[in-house]
Amino acid sequence: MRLLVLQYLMEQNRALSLNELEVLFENADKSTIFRTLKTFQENYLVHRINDGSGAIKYALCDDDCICSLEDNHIHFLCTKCEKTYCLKDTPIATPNLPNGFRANFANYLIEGICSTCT
Amino acid sequence: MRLLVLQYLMEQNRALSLNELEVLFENADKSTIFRTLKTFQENYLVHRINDGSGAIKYALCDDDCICSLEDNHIHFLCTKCEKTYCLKDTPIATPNLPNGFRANFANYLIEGICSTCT
DNA sequence: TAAGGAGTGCAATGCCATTGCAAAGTTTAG
DNA sequence: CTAAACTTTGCAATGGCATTGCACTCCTTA
Repeated sequence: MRLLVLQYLMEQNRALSLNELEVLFENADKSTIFRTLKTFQENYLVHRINDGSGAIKYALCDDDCICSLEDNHIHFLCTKCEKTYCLKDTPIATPNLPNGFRANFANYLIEGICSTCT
Repeated sequence: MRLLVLQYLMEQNRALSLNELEVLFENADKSTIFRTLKTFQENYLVHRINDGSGAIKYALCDDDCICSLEDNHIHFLCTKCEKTYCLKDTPIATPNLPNGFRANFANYLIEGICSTCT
């Protein structure tokens, strides 16, 4: 199962929800896939993205992703097809924070219409 | 109820969850507060913030907030006290998107430790 | 070949958002 | 003043998604 999920994630360039994977691997149970993704997270293979769609999305980490501020790319949620893209070529600078605020993690999410849904 | 909630929101400079308001106004029902906030949203008084904490947060809109890209300030979630701040003095530019991608809404969330929890 | 560990499925739980329905309160027209 | 119409509220139920306990199966290894 882990191999199948990992392979599928590698073939995609976007973030997938647990439910999408459930539908895809219909012979496997929800909880199996959940635990698969959990294992991946614990081993820094995937990171979670909360795109506000109600379902958490999972995407493969980059080689240099440490799942923190360093992994500072934008996620784009298409409100039409509900797909979430990792816009790794569109970096965004970490802004200066007010006094006393310390950042550990950042998540820049943009909602709109993706190129295939236009 | 609407007046009470609105007044309380105006006194805060941060985003509150439904649950926080429930606890605060314990004589009012969950659903009443929920519908109050829903009404506020429909009339562009508050906007919703998904800070990944599991609970949606609600914050008063600025006068010029049209609850879209224009309302492009950063939200800061303190992972210690779980409070969400609107960093209106820390604007962030909307980046250029790849070809064919059109943005309607943006949400920049930073997690870390706030100034009072440091 | 038996024992231990890993992976899986099922069912249950929990949390939060949301809604149907009826009761209570408020406004308005006569 | 009063009844009808509308609004607001509370309670209980529903639904979606994440998560977990438990038992069963499968695989590895001594």
